[in-house]
Amino acid sequence: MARSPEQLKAVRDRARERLLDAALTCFAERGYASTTSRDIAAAAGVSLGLAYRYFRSKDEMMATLVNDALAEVRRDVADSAGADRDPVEALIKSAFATVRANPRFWRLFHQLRVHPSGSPDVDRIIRRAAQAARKRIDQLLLARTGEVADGRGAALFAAIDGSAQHYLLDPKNFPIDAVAAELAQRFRTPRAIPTDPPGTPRRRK
Amino acid sequence: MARSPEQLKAVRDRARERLLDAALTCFAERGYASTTSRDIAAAAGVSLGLAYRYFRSKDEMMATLVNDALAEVRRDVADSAGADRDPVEALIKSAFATVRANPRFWRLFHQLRVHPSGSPDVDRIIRRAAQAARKRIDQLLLARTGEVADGRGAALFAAIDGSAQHYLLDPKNFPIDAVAAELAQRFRTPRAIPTDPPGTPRRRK
DNA sequence: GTCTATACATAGATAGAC
DNA sequence: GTCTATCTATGTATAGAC
Repeated sequence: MARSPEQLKAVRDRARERLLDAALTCFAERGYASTTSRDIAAAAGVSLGLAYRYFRSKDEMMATLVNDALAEVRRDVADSAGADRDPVEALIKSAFATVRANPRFWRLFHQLRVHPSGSPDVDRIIRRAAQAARKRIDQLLLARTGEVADGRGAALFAAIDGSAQHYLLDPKNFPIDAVAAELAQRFRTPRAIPTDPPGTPRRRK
Repeated sequence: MARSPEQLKAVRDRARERLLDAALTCFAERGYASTTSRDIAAAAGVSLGLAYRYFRSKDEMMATLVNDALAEVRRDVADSAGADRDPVEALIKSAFATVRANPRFWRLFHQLRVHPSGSPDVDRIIRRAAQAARKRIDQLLLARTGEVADGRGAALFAAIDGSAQHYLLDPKNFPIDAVAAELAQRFRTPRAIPTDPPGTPRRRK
């Protein structure tokens, strides 16, 4: 029975999607360099030759996959904007929600930050995304306080990023909700924290 | 002119040391899998054949190198123990000092946590070291407060680790001292932080 | 569209001369 | 101790049959 053009496209896309999905799994688990194109093809359940009909190189698989995943993340972030809770808390919650929703991608993202892939395309995208996140945090803090303490944005970003990474390393055992609460509380308001706990003897600067 | 046994040993060790040093640089920069044994030999200024006279495999280079570096870190940690400042602040300072003193190793360490090398020897060492760090933080908090809030140790560890990683990614631009101060202040004393800033309307749990 | 077979390069590791 | 030359396996990518 002859297939309509739409059906043909659907079949093709299914193989393509499976390849991208398999690539994401392999890259996230073993790393880009340690993943062979045969690994990916096998994980997707297709032949090596077919993989190279859809993508010209391993590198192109990665670039495609990163682009797609990042576009999805941006959609999610846009959707969750405008929450009327405490903005720092909202930021932390939404960051952790994204990580929870797509652990494989974030493992890969993290890997790419530490070891640039060599593809200028991919590497630029990653750098930009990290910069954008950092900038968003600074703006949020600035809007809240009117002034920016030097290390505050950097510390908050690092704390969120570090927590996300520890979660990804061992999702079962990392108390992500409790950590979110801790961070939200400790970073909530600038300058509202007593420098010393009650009872601590004062020391000169 | 004939060399004494001591002199011969010194020459041998020099080549060996250079190889380990070159391996650390390459692994930290490009990652274990992307580094070839030829890269390492070239960086050390010796032939490939000689590299394999000192180490049986690329894997053994890594294991040796990680063991040596970690032993040094442990010595440093032991030396800096017993500081009489605020213990959380002392912890943060000593962690950042270690990272500053040996950025290449910590890059490698971080890489190995995310992507185990496959060598059971190396991987066990890395896991243990991370667990030990986490445990040390929990004990420190416990001694200070008598009770452990669920996410506190995890959050502090993640914040320190995340900051170290951000510093390693871009040492010139990361304000590590300001971040240390921020973290020390925010994590200093449990339960001394007002839940809401002044003027924030109360909300129900 | 999908497969098998294969070309070609590079990597890890060894042999053997000096 | 140090090098060059080489073996062997594996990895990326392509050719061509079905």
